[in-house]
Amino acid sequence: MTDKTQISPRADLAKALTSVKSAEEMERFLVDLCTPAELRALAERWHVAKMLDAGDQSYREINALTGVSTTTIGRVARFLKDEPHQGYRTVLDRLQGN
Amino acid sequence: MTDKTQISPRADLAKALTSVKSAEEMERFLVDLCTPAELRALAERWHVAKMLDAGDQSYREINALTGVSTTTIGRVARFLKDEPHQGYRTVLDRLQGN
DNA sequence: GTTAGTGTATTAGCACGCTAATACACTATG
DNA sequence: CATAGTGTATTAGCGTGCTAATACACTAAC
Repeated sequence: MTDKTQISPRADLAKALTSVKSAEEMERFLVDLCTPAELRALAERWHVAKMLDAGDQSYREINALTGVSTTTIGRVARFLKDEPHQGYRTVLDRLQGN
Repeated sequence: MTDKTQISPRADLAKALTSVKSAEEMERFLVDLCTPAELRALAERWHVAKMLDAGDQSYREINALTGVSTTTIGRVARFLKDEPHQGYRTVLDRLQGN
């Protein structure tokens, strides 16, 4: 019996990311893992998720403030509200002290 | 004086990711934050970083085993070895108990 | 010497995710 | 009623990152 169980590449990445102990270290890991454009896109999506969650602004207002298109805003909204994983939701709740 | 200091979108994302407490939750967050293709690409890069770090295989062998092109392998190698942030390095060291 | 293997660079072409612009159906407002 | 605003959908076009294929310079092995 091997003691190394096979996990998916995705789960393995999640494990690595979870091992990171500080925001500074996380940023350094992200800078190595992602291209500049990718990292910018991911950061923007997170920013949009937070704005949507705050609920103060319409898609067009968020677009005007951030430059992110309503298409992208709509996609983030869908994952925030409708998709089953609720990954955004969990993190938002924790960061807001819910 | 406002008590909300402005941080970069990138650092803010890093903070959110660092708040995640389990690999399962991290995977759920990633599934929401990234498109399927993006998540696959990131996971592959991490996998390649680990293989490069193990040092047992050449770029062409890694390519043959993973399907990742030598161009991408080269880029991961550069960030692992030469780029200043050393984000990959830090996480690899921690996961290997170094 | 030749050959094989290596890391690295380049190219063409594809898939992908973005944006701006536009449009639609619906709701709210006056 | 008309208008404004909303979320949502669609399109065209662009930038981006990938792959496969090819090539180069170098090293190692024989």
